[in-house]
Amino acid sequence: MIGCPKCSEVGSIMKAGYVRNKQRYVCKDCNYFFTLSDPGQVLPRKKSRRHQTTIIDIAKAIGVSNSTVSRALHGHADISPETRQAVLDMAAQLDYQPNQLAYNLVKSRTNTIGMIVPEFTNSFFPNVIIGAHEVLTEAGYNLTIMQSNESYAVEVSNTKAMLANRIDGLLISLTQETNNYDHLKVFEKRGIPLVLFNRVCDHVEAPKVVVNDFDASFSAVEHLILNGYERIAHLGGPLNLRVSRERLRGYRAAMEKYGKNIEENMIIQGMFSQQKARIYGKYLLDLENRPDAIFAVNDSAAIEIMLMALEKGIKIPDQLGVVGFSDNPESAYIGPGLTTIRQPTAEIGKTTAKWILQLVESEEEVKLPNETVLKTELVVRGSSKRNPS
Amino acid sequence: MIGCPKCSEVGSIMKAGYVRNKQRYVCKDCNYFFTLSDPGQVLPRKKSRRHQTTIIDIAKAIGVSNSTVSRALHGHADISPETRQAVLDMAAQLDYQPNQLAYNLVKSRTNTIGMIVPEFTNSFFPNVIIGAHEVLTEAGYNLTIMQSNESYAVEVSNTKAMLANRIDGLLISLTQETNNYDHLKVFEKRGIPLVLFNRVCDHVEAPKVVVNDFDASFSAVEHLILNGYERIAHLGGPLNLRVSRERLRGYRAAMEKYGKNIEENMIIQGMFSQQKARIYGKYLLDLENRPDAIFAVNDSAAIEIMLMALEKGIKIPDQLGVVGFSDNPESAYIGPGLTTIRQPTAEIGKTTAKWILQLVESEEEVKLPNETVLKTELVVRGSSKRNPS
DNA sequence: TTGTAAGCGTTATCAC
DNA sequence: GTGATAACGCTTACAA
Repeated sequence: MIGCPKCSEVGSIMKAGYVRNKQRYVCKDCNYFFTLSDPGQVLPRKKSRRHQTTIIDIAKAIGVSNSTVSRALHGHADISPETRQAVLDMAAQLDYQPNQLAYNLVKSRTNTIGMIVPEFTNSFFPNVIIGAHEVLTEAGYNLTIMQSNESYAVEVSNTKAMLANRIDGLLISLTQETNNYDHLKVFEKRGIPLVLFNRVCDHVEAPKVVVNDFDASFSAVEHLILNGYERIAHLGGPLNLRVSRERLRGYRAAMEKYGKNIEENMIIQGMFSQQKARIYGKYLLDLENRPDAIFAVNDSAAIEIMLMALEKGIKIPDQLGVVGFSDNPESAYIGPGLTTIRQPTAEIGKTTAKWILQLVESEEEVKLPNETVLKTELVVRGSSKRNPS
Repeated sequence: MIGCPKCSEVGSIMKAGYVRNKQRYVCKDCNYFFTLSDPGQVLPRKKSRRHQTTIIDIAKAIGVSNSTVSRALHGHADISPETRQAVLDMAAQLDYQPNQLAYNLVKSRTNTIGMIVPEFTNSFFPNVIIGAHEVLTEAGYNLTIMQSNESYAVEVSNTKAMLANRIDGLLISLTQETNNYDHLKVFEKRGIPLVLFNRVCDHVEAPKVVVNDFDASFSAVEHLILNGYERIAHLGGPLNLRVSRERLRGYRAAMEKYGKNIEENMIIQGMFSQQKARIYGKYLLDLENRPDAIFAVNDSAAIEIMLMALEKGIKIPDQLGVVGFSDNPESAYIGPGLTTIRQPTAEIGKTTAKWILQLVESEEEVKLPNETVLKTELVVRGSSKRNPS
């Protein structure tokens, strides 16, 4: 055991090359370089306070090798009960905490699933996270969450960080800006499983978890029609997202089925944001011949419209029917209640998590990409109920 | 260059001990062990598809050492522009992605801040996360979030996982069950900075970020009194949490200041949960001589009470005043609107993040534990407004 | 300016 | 049942 000639520290002495064929050492504690011209010249003093106890410390303390310690710690077979107990005791005594970093490095896996969501402000993604978290935790995985903030650039940098941190799998819902998918292809190339949910795209070979946007949208518009609304506007999302396209498609299908005239100037597709919702809403409500109902792509937009209608003295549901999408917490309580589509958020999270686990844990055999479509539910409230039915 | 005698693979050959004083190898691709009795016997075939490119691959490819590559990649000084460019080009060509795990291991830091929250269902914690996330991302840190689910056991296991993963600092809001703080003391002992927020405790030496619960509570109750309510009940949280104690204290202080009689049977302290809120709410509303106002510890509880009052035909605010705490999204819209205390959620997140950054980045010098008290705001809505004022 | 080699804390293989 | 030792991928002090 070597001690530092300057500070007498032991335990922070490291080899540092050779000087005239002699081993040279450095004390990491006081940064002093020396050779051992006179071995055993100094006495050990105390442990560095910065040092975290490692399996080697345990090994030294009870006089076994680090491999023995490792085995004991992991409950491997072929180890004598006494040795194991000694190791365990010493580990507790030295307050040993395994270093997951080293473990991950040698195992080339991290037991961590990454998740990238575009935003956090609505209740949708937090609820998805709750579901995913539950399943992953149960299976012994960690969940690392990043937020792309609806920015493509941030999303790309998030995926880079995930890659660098060697997550075992990625769950992602794309931003409304995302049109290029190279950053996702990297995952395919590296064999890192990927599951898309909610905001999916068609250009990536990976399981996708979505809801039946088309049907949901269809039933929402049908519901409006059955309540006597004729001139229904659609306030949609950006068309590069499949959710937006599907919801638009459902709208058109319902209108066509019931022989309603679709006025193209009453269909607006745009980015998700409160500001945009207000601008588009104002446009629709200020139209000379304004619609008698609006189906919005999400509740936030629908709520903006309801508030605006209130300001303008337009009566809901008599003069204007409104339907949203997602069932935010406030939707049940606003005005006469907002009719909306409830998404099974927790189940979306659980399903994506189950998918990723299956992919991560399947040995080499990558399953064929698949798509899970979960069911939504039309929640009828006052904002659209003109028929006493 | 050695190839596997069985599958001809090169690049996945690793040394594997000795056999009769001869170096033994293993092919990681086909798991075949062999020695080199006849060197150069097999020809290289192709790279393993599993292999991730490392700095060594780059080094080999352009004929320099790995240290040179490392330096080039990190833009160190003292490297010739040509070499650097060659390294950068080759890195791009080989699609090199740095291994953060290895980096972290050698640097003993992860650039990751951990955050443990008790729940996710209310908007409070998601909003705090948004704030913290923003500041940390800005500063180049990752944020790993875990959810303790209001369970002490889960919280302890979460802190263990955080420790194992060697986060650089921890942000934590305690569960309502937490009464023992040994799992936090470990962080102190290891010199890992810690910041408590919202659900803090007094037994840990660490910066705390809270709101002025006492004042907020005082002003809420005062507001009720000024609106002519006399017999005000308090539906509080578990008393081991300081938030609960402070809100109770504020309630008492306001009642005393205005000479109101405090009826102890109208003060209930209990766990946060929808079920409990219903049970306690029912108890209060069914009292023979029921209170004419209720100040609840959070909006979820207040909303349960409002719904129950509606069922029972108790008029709000005429027969019952209600005030909550936190300003959930739905609170603005429920019934006549719920009067509540708005907390600066994003700022709470930002402040905790700034604290932890300061602690993490301060060299050795640990600042004295401090407490930041952020201001709340009384949001008056219909549920408590009996005075026309 | 570049190369050499030790070290970060583990796991796992093989020898004994 | 236990001990050596290579390996995981990287940084860095020192030598060249």
